[in-house]
Amino acid sequence: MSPRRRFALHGKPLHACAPTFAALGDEMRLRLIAALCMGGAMSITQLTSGTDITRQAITKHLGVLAAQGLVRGVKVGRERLWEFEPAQLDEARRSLESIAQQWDHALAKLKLAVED
Amino acid sequence: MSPRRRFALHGKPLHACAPTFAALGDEMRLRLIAALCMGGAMSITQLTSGTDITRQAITKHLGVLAAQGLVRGVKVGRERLWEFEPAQLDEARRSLESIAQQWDHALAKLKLAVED
DNA sequence: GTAATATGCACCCCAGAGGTTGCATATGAA
DNA sequence: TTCATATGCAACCTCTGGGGTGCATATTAC
Repeated sequence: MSPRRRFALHGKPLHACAPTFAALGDEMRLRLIAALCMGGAMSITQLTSGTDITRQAITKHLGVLAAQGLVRGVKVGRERLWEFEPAQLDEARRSLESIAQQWDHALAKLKLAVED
Repeated sequence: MSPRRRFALHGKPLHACAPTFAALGDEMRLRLIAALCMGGAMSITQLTSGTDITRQAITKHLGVLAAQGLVRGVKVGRERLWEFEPAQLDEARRSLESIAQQWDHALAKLKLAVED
């Protein structure tokens, strides 16, 4: 084991997750993920209906999500179906857990030092 | 139970977590959280040393994190000590878990429908 | 073949984020 | 008191992100 333990013992360093969090840091994009998660694969037109922004804006949001591997679009016929891709989201979840664990560890160490 | 189940059965709707994710969506801010998490409470000057940006920039980043309740600053003497605040981060973690669970549920339902 | 649908592409616009500099203020040290 | 340290505040700059419009292209429907 390395002498000085850092974060993210498994996987990339946590600050590498910043782009993923940034992609999740938009209300509309979270809604898109939610829709794809519940409704299965959907086309851009389907995703646009029910929102108050244009299809182009939705397209850009999907592009941002796809750039981080959070969704994937497959062309079928004249439409492109977008589906949720859970891998990166799990990675982000694990990195949050890594921080929480590190914090708990630091607290425990502090408590030991105080009681010592 | 409501007829149509939505996300975030416990807590706020998931899209309400967007500001928290946005706050986490910056490499420098993730580094700050990591530093506070491992090193305990630190002053701005301490947090600035080792980075290549100015103290003011660090101050703004801490402001963003504090606005989402991810860190908290307490004035002691002539310096202000910043410390990590795990509550909001746990909330974000739970919302990611909520999405993952919803996804698993949707997959299971789909599998059932196929086998039916 | 022609029309309607679904999407892609290229710009344009503007507010806000990230960063800097300069100066003011508060507090510990000598 | 006087100086050095730690931070706060405000103005300014630049660039990107979210959103929009217009037009081109590809497919399906008739």
